[in-house]
Amino acid sequence: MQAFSFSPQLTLCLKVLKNMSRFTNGQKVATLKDVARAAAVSTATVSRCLNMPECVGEKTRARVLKAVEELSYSPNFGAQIMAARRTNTIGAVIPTMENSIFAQGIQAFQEELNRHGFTLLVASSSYKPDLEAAQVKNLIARGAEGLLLIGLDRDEEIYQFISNRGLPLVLTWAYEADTPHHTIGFDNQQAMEELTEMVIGLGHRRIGSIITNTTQNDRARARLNGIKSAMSRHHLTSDQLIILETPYSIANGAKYFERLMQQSSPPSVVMCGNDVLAVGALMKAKEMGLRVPEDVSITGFDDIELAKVVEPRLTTVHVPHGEMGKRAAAALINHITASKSLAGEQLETHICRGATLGPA
Amino acid sequence: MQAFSFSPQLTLCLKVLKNMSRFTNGQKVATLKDVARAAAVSTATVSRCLNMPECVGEKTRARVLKAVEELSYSPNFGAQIMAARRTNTIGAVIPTMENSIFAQGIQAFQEELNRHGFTLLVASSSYKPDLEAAQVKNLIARGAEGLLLIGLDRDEEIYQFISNRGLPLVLTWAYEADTPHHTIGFDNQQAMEELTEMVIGLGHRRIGSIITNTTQNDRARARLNGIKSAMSRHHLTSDQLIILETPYSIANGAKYFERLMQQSSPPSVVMCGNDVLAVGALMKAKEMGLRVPEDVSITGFDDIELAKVVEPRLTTVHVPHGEMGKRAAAALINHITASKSLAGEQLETHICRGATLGPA
DNA sequence: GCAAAAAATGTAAACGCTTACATATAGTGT
DNA sequence: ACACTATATGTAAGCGTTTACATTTTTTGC
Repeated sequence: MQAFSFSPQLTLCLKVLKNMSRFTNGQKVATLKDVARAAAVSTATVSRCLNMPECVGEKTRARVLKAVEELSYSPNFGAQIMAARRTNTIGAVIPTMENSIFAQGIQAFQEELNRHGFTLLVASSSYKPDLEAAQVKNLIARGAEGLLLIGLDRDEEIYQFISNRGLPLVLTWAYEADTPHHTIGFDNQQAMEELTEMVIGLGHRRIGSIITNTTQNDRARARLNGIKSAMSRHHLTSDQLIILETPYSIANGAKYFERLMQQSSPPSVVMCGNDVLAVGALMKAKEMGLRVPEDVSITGFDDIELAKVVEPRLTTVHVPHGEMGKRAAAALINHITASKSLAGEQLETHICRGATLGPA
Repeated sequence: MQAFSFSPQLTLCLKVLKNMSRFTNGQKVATLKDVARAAAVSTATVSRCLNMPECVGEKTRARVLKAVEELSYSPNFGAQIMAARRTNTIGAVIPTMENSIFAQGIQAFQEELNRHGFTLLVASSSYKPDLEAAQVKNLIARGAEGLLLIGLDRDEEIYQFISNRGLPLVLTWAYEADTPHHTIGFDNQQAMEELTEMVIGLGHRRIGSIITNTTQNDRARARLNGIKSAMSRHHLTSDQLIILETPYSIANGAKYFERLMQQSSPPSVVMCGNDVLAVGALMKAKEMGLRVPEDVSITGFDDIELAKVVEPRLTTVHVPHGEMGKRAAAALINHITASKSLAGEQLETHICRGATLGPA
């Protein structure tokens, strides 16, 4: 990347100097040994005092704790990992923190984890597979003893990596019965199928769909399949379904909704792969002067906060975010602390009928 | 907590057994040494191969990389921290992940950090001071080389702890000139003052305010002070301002809005401490059959996604989330890699006029 | 082809903690 | 007061990396 380059050896040297300077700020951080010296005990006692206080004498404990306080001591996590080989840490990689699709579930996951003394490390992949892989390795390197990932679609290589390391893995936001992995979630396809049944039942025949790219996203694919299978059950042909793929965002929802409605014969209902897109669509509908649901119906998926505050309230599929996070946490904890083997768990969704869906 | 307890020694023993079993799953993880053996080189070469590839021969490198791949090797972060004493990790503690107030800023922070090869570790404190302190220590123990915290209000003890460890600290979501800390953000008070000026200019004289508890939240306090100072400038007395304090949530916004409107002489405008509360208030207003802004005006703060999708669009204070995150990241990186000293930076806000604010 | 310089690799000493084991000290029943 | 047990503390050996320094191999200029 650089226009000219030094010899490797010189580069090395420069690197060293740089690091030196970074640590030549004179700061020296207190270690166990320092605390031990200050409290006039051995390092073992200090360690015990911190990790199993009931095993150390009362007076000694007081002395040690005082030294800890005074020296602003905080254990070096790296050293702890190495010596104790346990971290009480769980890692999770979610596609995005930006919109709140995953926030609620992750919050519940974290709370349950904390209740059992585990810490959650969260990383986000921006929906990029290679970034996800990197983040997984990062979390593992940081001592994660278990992992939570979203959905099923990813390189076999990552699965292999995780299994090679012997780490428990839970997949969520999806449920699939016949997979070697442990999925704790709901059936995306079936949920969308039910919603589509309702839509068709209301007389809609021409359906537009705005959804995330389905090639690398099993949830989106399942949801789309749900639409398709309900349609074919009602003998609706594929030319009655117009599919537009785009990344999740309100802006994209708006953009593609407009595109959908500018068609020569626009759909009577727009089924979005998720609430964020649906809200975008709804905003644009208002902007275009279309009445919802009189002129066009709109549906979402996920039932996030956003869906509840728009007017009219969105018709969407309610997902048990909190329960899902909690169950995932419990499964991981049980595996780690009680060697219980992991198992998939299917949770139920239900349609949340808002006023954005009306008869055709 | 347990009904009966074992002797310390026995407890110890049980603990050990438990840990054993946890690691007696037979899994052995490949180490540097294993890779070195497999590639028939020394551990030093493997390490160099991974960290400074240009310093090692091409053929050797290929051989090592192959072994790394085959063994699913991933460096042990703990050992790395210890040996290299650098982690390229920055820690951030935010009050909550639940609603999206901080999401956008943190996302930008993370992206800027990643562009420079740093990793972000995020933890959330649920607005609880002691949890924040614990999370700070946790992040430091995990090797954070710099920290981002929200706002200024916290125990001196934490500041002392961080400074004792010699870590750079940036405070954000607020800007204050005369503080020993480095704040990169905006002037909450001034922003709210401007908004209040506008409100008063529209003829409002009776103001209701729903805001987070101000005793432990400097941003909320500053915002409230903004309202007060604008009011006193216009000779409005304190009995014209009704303040209700509550944690942030849509539900609470709704609840306290109702309470406010049930007063004998309800305010003509409700100024909320943040968009989440404001959206809750707006929903409740509709539910109560009140027209906004004809019957009552509502304002928010932050200009998050939620504010943009409700109808009518919220009048709020736009905050430069992305810019703030980016600047904070840049400041920290400059300090760490180039020893540039930290400095506060003030960013500008502006009022985003939506249709929820009208004349009294 | 040769000495000298450059590049590639190896050796081994930290890094800060936990914990098995050894030892010292206090508590018990006789 | 005694042997014995239970409790409290100390000693020292790792844990898996990085990196200064030493050594070997390759390249270079003549």
